[in-house]
Amino acid sequence: MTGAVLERKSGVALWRQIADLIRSDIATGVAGQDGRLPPEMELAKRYSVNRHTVRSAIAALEQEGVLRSEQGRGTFVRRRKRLSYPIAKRTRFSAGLGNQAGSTLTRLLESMEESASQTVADNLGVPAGDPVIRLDTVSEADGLPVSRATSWFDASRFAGIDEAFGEHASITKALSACGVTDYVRKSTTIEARHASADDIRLLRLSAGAIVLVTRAVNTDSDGNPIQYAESRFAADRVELKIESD
Amino acid sequence: MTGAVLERKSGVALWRQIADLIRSDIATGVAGQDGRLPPEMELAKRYSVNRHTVRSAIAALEQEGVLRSEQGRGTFVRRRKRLSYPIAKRTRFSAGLGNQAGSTLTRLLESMEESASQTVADNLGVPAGDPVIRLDTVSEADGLPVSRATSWFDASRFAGIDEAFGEHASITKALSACGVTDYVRKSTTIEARHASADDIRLLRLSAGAIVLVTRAVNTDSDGNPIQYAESRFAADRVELKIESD
DNA sequence: CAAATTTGTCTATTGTTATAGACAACCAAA
DNA sequence: TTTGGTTGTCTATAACAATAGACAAATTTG
Repeated sequence: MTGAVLERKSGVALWRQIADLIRSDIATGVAGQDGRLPPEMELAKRYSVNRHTVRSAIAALEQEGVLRSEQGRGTFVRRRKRLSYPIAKRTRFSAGLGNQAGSTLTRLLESMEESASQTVADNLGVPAGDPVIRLDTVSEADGLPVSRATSWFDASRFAGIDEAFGEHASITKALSACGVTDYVRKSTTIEARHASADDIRLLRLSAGAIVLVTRAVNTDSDGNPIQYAESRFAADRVELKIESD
Repeated sequence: MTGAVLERKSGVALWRQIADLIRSDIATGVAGQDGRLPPEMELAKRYSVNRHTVRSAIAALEQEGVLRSEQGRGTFVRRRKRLSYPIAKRTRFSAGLGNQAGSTLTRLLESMEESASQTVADNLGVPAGDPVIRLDTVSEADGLPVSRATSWFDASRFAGIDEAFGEHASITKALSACGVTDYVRKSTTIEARHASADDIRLLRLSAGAIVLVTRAVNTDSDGNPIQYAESRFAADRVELKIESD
């Protein structure tokens, strides 16, 4: 809102920096409260750039589906607030976002059996090289991708979980079909990085976007690890909320 | 590691994308395990770009202190792994990083009394406009900035906490001097965004870097809010780790 | 309807980014 | 000391990013 200072010759084009600022201001409610963006000339003045540079930023956000421009009328906001994804002992995708989004959906991209890498083995508590089942999924809220995840399960205990997921389209239900009626989250690490080419494709992001990466271990009620998952959230569309108990 | 696909005309210069990839690969241990980077020609081949483009990326990382090039010998890694910052009920900066870093330090940038914004008021449980004390701090580990934070306290209850912080250089000790012997974290939200100009300056980042933004409320043992804090972590240097209990 | 406001399109110029090739400077090892 | 591998510097050219100005096209307001 203030005379935000943009970085020149930083390797990040001004139009992209401005697009990121506007997207963020919309997500936090700083801008677009009335449903419309200020005129291009005003934005150009605010950021001390040429009107054409602002137009490039708006064009990018229009491509993303955040804005919509109409000749003679103005530029309008199409999507507003960020979703808040809760991380707690009992974290489940649809339940957590249920009250914020109209519809939620988790799609299976791929499932396969592979041998456990060192990281996966450590987190699942099995020897490295043991067979594990990997599920690649994408979760959407209101038709827009919110996160993608890769989950690993011990193949000896969870044989057939891929098919169970195919039937129920839900990790919770698939686990239930495998005899796990309850599970809790043991630990989560969070980092942030620029989206990879895969992230951009699968989450329908723009280049230069940011993803929040979480790595989590879920355990059954006896404390045995049952699932290790690496998730990537579109940082524009979601924030993570940790509730202590 | 693989033939990572770079995005052209994305508003993010190729040299910056490559710098981000290399930095990330070093942080995760994918690259530079032997302490040195592959030759420039090899990297140029891997990313399918000109050698000069790779050189720009390396120059940026050299400026950041991540790499060091020596003519005739090669390019070497100066900093390796990311710190892991724990978020739990009892989160304290120096205690959490103590075992990972040699020295930790929190410096006071500014302190002032102001009237509570709506957000601050909501989180501290005081009426909007009430006087609050704001502390702006930067925390360092081994001489490198890790995070910056803005904290707010109810001025009526914590008068003089700015001076107490000046004496002890620790939030925990300053609170203790104000009669709060224990406090717990009630909630934390996490988001990720590109670093602002201020972030870049105070955390000594490069343009286009990512920050993890956390907003947390700490309460005393009776459950009364005592501190609301907005922190920004350099995503290259730290990950957040949430332990369920 | 006329005027004011706003987005859309076009031309032109300058600075930054990326590519290409050549060679110098330096280091380590044969 | 010679050779091969590596980083450092220079020149030149093409593609992209940013600035500047002008005017068209569409909408709203008076």
